[in-house]
This record gives sequence, structure tokens and C-alpha cells, in this order.
Amino acid sequence: MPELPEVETTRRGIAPHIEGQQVSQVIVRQEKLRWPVSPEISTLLPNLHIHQVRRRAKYLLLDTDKGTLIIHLGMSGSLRITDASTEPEKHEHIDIIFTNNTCMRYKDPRRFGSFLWSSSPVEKHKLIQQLGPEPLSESFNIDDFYPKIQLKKAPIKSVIMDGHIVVGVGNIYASEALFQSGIHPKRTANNISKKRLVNLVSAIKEILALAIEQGGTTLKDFVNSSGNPGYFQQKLNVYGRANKPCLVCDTPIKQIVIAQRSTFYCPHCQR
DNA sequence: CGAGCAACCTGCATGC
DNA sequence: TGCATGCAGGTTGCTC
Repeated sequence: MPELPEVETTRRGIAPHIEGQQVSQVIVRQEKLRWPVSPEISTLLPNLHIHQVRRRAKYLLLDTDKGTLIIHLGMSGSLRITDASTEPEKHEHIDIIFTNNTCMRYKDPRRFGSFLWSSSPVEKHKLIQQLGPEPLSESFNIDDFYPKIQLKKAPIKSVIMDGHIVVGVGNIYASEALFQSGIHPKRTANNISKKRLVNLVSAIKEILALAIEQGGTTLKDFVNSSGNPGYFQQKLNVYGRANKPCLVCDTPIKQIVIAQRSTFYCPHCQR
């Protein structure tokens, strides 16, 4: 499920339950994720306090005195808050249990996610260090974006999904942002006017911000729920709407493949 | 170096 | 009903 808005929604859902809490026990039922679960999560994390839950790109960062737990939800990962006495369901691979018996439980059927440990500072960690700007921050702006784009002759959709350029734009919102800004997903990145790229930057910010805002409404269900915020009933204009009429011009939406990922666009609205 | 794509997994919808 | 196939919200790291 996780695109950036889902990860941020997860962060907001778990933070009030675990910030300031002391870990009492960690249970790893399945250590084979995208990478093996770091052993420090079993050996070092117990007895430490979680000071803060942060997000960088689609990574959740749980800070302690001795380092940071880096969690990525991959394609199918989710976290929920439950009680340590509840029985784990299928594919619930990891429990972080706290001294007040709260349990943060990780479920991930496809196991593309990760639980990694970083001795502080986490900003130096291999996976974190190379990340581009946060889409919702000032550091993602046209003055930095435009010159970077001039070096790219890949399809614009691939470029906005490249975490070195900007983080957090996943497959769904890439299609949606390009529709909103009227840009054909296959258009060569360095062949787009600055004016249109200004619109693209705005579209990415608006779409992600709206999705996060709507995700907030699901937070009340975070405890003892699936913990899966889903798609927020967000109105998707093109994603998943192959052959259906464009909501603007009625032209059938097209589905193509770019860089092995399904891509949706309106051949009339997007050039 | 950039671009393309194989790989890591399970679940689910579809078609024969 | 059973089985094969294709597809799925991510990202690294390999090849060319």
C-alpha cells in the first residue's frame, strides 16, 4: 500500500503510541525481508526508549539513544498498534513490545520491506544519504529541479520517480501529477518547458499534501485495526482507469508501461 | 556515467 | 474445481 502519504499516515498513527515508550521485547518471526533484519534490533533495542518517530522519503526513522531503527514498508508492509497478548496473524513478522504492553506489529506478505539498524547519525546511512529532497519541503523547488532535469533524457515519469531527484513520488501519484500538469508521461524530461515544470512541481506537492490530509481521517482506527490506511477514497483521475473516459474531456484513458510500471494518462489532455 | 531491467516475495483476479 | 498466467502501491544493484 505504501506511497508517501500512506507512510506519513502510518507515522502519525504510531507516533502517539510509542514516542517516549521503553521497548521491553522484540520478536522477529521472519527475518528474511528485502534485506535480513538487522540483528541489533533484537540485541540492542530492548530497554531503549523511542524518542521520536520521523519520516524521510518512505522510510520511518525511530530514534533511540543508541541509534535509529529504519523501517521501510516495501510494497505490502503495514504497522499497527495492538496489545502484546493478541495472536499474530499470517505474515505478521515482527513485534516491538513496550513496557506498557503496547505492541507495534509489522505485517508484510511480500516481504519487500525492511527493518534496519543505524548507529547514529542515521543521515549517514547508505540508504538515507543518497536521497533527494522531500517533495513537501522548500528544498523541492523549480530553481533546483529545472537544471537537474536538463541532464535527463529519460521519460519524465521515470525522472520524478527517481529518488535522487525527488523522493516519495510513487507509481500512482506519478501518473496523477503528470495528468494534473498536462504532461505526457513518456515525454523526454529535458524537452519540457520550464513553465510546465513549474506546474509539475506544484502538482506533486498538491497531490501528496491532499492525500496526507485525507489519510488523517483514518488515524482514529489505528489501534487494533488493520493499520492499513488504504487509499483514503482519494479521487484518482487516471490511475487504474484504463479505457474509462477522462474526467475532463471524455477521451478514453490509456494504459502503457514505462520502466516496467503501469502508467495511465489521457492522450488528449497530456502532451 | 545513464538507462534498462532482473530480482526480491505472496496474493489475487482472470481465463482456460 | 484446478491450474497457469499476469499483475500489484518499491527499490537496489546488476548489465550493457
